Amino acid sequence: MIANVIVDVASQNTNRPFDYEIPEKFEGIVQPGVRVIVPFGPRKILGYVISLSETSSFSSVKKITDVLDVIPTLTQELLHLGKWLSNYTLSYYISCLQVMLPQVMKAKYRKELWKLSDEPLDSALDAVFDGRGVMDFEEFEQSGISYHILRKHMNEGEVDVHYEVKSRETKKLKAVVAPAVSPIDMEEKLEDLPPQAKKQRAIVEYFLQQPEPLDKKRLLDHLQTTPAALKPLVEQNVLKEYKQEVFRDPYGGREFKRTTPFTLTDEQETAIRPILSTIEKQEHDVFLLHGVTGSGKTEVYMQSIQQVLDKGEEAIMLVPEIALTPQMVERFKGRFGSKVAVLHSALSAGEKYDEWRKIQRQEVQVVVGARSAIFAPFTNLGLIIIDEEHETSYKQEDRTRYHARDVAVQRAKTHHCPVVLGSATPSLETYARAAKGNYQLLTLSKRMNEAVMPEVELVDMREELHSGNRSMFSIPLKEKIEERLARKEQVVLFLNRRGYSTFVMCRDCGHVSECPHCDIALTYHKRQNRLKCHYCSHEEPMPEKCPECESKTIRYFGTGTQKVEEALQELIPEARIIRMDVDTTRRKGAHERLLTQFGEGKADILLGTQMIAKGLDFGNVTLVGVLAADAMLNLPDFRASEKTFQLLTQVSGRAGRHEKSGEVVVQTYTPEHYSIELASTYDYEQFFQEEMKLRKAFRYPPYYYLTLFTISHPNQLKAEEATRKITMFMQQKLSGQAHVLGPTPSALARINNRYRYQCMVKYKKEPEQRKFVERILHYYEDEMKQENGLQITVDFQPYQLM
DNA sequence: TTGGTGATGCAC
DNA sequence: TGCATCACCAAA
Repeated sequence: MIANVIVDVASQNTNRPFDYEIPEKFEGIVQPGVRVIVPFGPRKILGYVISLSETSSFSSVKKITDVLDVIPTLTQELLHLGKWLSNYTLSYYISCLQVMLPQVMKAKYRKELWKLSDEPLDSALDAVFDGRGVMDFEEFEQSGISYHILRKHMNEGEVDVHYEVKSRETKKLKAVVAPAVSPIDMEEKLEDLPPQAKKQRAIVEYFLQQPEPLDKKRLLDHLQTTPAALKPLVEQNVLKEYKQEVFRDPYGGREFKRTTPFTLTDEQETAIRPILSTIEKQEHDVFLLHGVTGSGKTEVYMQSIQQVLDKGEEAIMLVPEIALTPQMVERFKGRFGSKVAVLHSALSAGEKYDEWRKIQRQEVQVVVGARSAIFAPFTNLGLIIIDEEHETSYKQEDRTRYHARDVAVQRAKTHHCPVVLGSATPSLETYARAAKGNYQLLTLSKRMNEAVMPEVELVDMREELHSGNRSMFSIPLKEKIEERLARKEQVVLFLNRRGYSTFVMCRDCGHVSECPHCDIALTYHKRQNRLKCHYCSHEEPMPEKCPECESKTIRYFGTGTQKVEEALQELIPEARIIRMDVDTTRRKGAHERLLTQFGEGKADILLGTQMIAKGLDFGNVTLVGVLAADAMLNLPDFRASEKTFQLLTQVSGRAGRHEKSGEVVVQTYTPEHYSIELASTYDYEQFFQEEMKLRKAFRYPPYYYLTLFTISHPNQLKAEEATRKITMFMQQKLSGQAHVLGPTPSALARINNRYRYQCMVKYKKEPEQRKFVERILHYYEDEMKQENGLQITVDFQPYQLM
């Protein structure tokens, strides 16, 4: 039998299966999806068996060296999905297979030098061996001994270079103690024990009562003793001690309050019915659950999942990374108990691996996780849910540039099951599809418990400035914060850190310099003191005064959380503030700890970035402040308005979720901007209409699809030249309907001393496009291999345009 | 991607 | 001529 193997070498020439003979001892074990170690050239590497065949067209096949799995790591479905993913993202098959698995399952390679004879070698070499038989090859390289000497010894058969493939997987073990002899022998032993050996007696007595193996630590704790008492018993073979694998449980030792399904409101009932019937009929369909914040989307998800579980099938629920708050986990663990696995980036590599294996062993039926959880190795998927569907974290922005939504639909098609996309502020793409009838639209327009959306007050910061307030806190916001402090209520203050010092605005009239061709804020380039558009090649000098009102207060913008915290403390000295940003939450568990503190009322104000915009549910929060609503609005991104609207809506949803009603203060320099104005009245529909007009006029999604080439090279001219060629090639090959823009310097014009240029394709339908892109990549293959050569990345449907 | 191979160039 | 470095190519 022959195994067709995808090897762990990401390159153009190896992006196809290699044939290996299956040695007799591995017959029946080697099957599609199993990881194997195979000889490849002079070394040994990891590979994935994708299929078996009777014969090979290749004349001299080598044998599989070793097999790493008993159960296949990848299911047949995931192998196919990987193939699809590699076509869809134009990346190597091996990269796609790796992206579906936990990090620890990637191989670790070691190159070693082995000494084979006892004879003395070259004295310098012997000195490095220092009496050992094996050393890391790196040690040899660092010793500076010439390869000549090595070669000579190798020819003599005295040393050899050895390649090791190691799995990074580590299994956590715990010590277990169990009786090694029969109860009768134990009783005998008990009598033999000297009377002063009280602790030993206690241990033996314990096992006489209950002979089951027991965790060593628990045994010692239970009997209030130490390993010293256990040791003689093990040595005399009365008891035995051995290691047993335990699954790391990130939520171990925690009690989750069981919850039962709520009675659905009429609206929820109407929304869930089509989902349930699709699950029942085993059909594929995509639903958009459009529900205002606090409308009980989660309950609809959970009851849909329940239906899937009742049928004996499994469900995946994706949530954005930052929304995977303990509160969310609690709700799922509370409802589904041990049927749930949780996968997100805050888990350690080992924890992720163990959660993943729970899925693989079919020990759980529900996965709640971030983007990559979409690859959960379930075999009977009955439902996929993507919560906060509009979140950009569902798009992977490196190597295998996939969108979890697309993968979800792909998997759901194979499993004949529905996909539910949920959001209070759906992405325009999704809402447009729902409006066209491609997706089924389900709406929840009312908050639960008859709560109303909090009142939003827009504060015009230009007026604040005119009245002499130069601080970042408006008078109304300051007053309202003080009011809450007096009432012992809590405040959430939100600051966008994105958009730091990049856009230019007039502090007097709010005028923002925009590109005349793109309706996008210009980016300020400090070095040349010029404004540039990041989509087309437009640029202009940084204005001395506002072109609109001639004021001289025009300048670039940006503020960090730390500065805000200091200013706030100065403004309201008695306030107890918790700051949450990348700096304060870097440490493991810090995120959760800070939130718990806030929840327990140990602080009055929670100040933070994006990460506090989602999922928080604290009843005592009655005021939410947005410090700079414009910050995001002026990013060089055609989705800037959409993101602003989404963010303001999400943040507003944090206030007044329970009995106490909430209030929101939004500070802005452009209160008249449609995305800010419409967010303040929670008018999604109107916002959608407005934004769609612009998208249409400027040929952006959902009217057009985008393909973004980013080309970089240490030499600016080279980068630009290659981009120009690519642009021209695409222009030539694509139909007249496509718009090919470029070459344009990237918004991040230089990273790591590489100059970056872009080419953007806007198109409606170009079925041949991938072929042309492949030709480009093939054409530049050689130049891309060089270390300091060209680098070309292609992103189909990019989210990150920088 | 890695490592062996043959070509090339430099110092003696 | 000997040795180091480099570009190239194959990997089952």
